[in-house]
Amino acid sequence: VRRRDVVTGPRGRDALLLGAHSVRALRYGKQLALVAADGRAVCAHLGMSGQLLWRPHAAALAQRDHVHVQWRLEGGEGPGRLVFRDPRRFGGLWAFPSLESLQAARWERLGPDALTIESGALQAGLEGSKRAIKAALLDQAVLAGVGNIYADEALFRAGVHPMRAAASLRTEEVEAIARAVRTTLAEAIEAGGSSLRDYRDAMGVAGSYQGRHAVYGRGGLACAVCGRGLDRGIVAQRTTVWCASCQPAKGG
DNA sequence: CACGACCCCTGGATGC
DNA sequence: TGCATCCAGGGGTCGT
Repeated sequence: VRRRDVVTGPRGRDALLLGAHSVRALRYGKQLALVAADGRAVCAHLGMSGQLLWRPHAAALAQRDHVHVQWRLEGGEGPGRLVFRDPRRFGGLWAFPSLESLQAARWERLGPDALTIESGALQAGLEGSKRAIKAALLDQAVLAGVGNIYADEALFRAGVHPMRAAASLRTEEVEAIARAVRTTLAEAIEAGGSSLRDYRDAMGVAGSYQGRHAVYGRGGLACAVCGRGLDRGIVAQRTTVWCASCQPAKGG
């Protein structure tokens, strides 16, 4: 551990899975859990610029390059290091004695997972909410796993304007959003994710879905469906791009 | 209670 | 070339 402040939880020698003989990984929303066979668990969140990288032993990263935590590993992939680096430090690691305590502390208040979201569950999360549908989609307590890129992409695919009030959406529109979230994320994962700058998979490979974004990052450019210039604004303090004709403000 | 504003941090792009 | 400014994938906290 190079930077203690990126790690939350017990400070003991065995807190971060030291000495574990096997580790499995699971995910909920944007968060990862590494769970040792003896029960110890570490939660990881990459934030905006975080990376979890596998480095073969010979190619250890330079000391300074925002590498905050490294695990030396032996076995399956051969000797090497699992590295957590995060220039902006919006991400982090959280250590727990068990998966159950990790889930209770960090996952219990999250909404349903976005990869498998069903319209009924989404509808329930939107009930009575006057805020913009995009703000609701970004709220991890409503839906776990969607961020600024995929909120815009899914709303475009669903044909729903990002500023529509969440509770004002018709059943068919909520169904369309749930479907759009699932298919957009499935396609993005298939493409290895969106690498705008920092994101890499564990082997250091960039994703390619950024090349297929319909609206994110394309404000002012032509809508690929109708040709109209894409609008750009701020919703929930985040840059938001939409097509005013494919995503009508009044709902259609 | 639900929501928006603000803040955390580094670095790349842009403009002067 | 150098400096200032703006912006970025997230989310916790605080005030309204």
